[in-house]
Amino acid sequence: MPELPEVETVVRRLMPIVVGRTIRDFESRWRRQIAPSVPSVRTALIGRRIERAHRRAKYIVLDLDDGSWLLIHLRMSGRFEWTDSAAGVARNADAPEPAHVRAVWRLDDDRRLYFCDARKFGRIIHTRDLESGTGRLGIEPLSRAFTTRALAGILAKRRARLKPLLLDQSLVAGLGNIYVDESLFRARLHPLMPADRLHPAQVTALRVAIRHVLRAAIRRNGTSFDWVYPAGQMQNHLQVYGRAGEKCRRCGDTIVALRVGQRGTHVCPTCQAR
DNA sequence: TGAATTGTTATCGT
DNA sequence: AACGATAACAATTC
Repeated sequence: MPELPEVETVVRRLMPIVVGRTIRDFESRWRRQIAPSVPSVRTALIGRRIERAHRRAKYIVLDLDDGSWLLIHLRMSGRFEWTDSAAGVARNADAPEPAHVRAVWRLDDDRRLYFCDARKFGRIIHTRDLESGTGRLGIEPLSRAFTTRALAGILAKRRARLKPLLLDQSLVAGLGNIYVDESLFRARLHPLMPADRLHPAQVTALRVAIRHVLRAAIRRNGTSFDWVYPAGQMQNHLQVYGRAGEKCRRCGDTIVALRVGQRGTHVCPTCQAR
């Protein structure tokens, strides 16, 4: 389930494939995933050169040469596949398409880029205003702006519990269920703790934990649980997520699963006292 | 068969 | 009015 580290990994892999390429054609096979509409996006994309590929929160952002943007959100099960370029196309011409293809770009090197998405929750958005395309997004947790003071400002005077607050993309952008649980464990904070009850030292600990966890996950190319997102290694280094019933690696107590705001949540009851 | 999974949006209450 | 909690929603896999 792609969160910030997985999206970052996807962008890095996508970069050499798309940057500098001109889009020759675009086809949608599930119109509800395309905004504002399939015809307008097709018209907007054809002939455009992709100048840069980067990430904002969990969005993949492609800068186009007319100053507009193509945003892709993978949601639960979105992923990219592509054919070999030029010479390779002939070799692969008869190869079957990947499963669940929802959109196809044809690039000027004859490569085909497939957006695959079993659950059809992903989004492909063309916009001339980045802010309105992404919706309101908060601070990037790996940016220099994400200081202890900035995090303290977000947490202050909020009685919301830490877990739903950290999942709110308009506050801190890019965290999802796995890395919120991992960050809270590392900071030794309970997910149900009200945000405004943190001591300054705990705010610092949370900031450091979030950055450490995200960097470690990017270094390992993200977390792979199933067919949705292959090739990451972080699943072998998670401390609490998905480890209910197993022993805490720090204290030996048993990891517990609970439900916070309709989300599966994992804690060590000893390391993360309420 | 039902539970689980995502982020966004709507709604209700304080 | 802003905030917080909750539910609904999109669709599929196991």
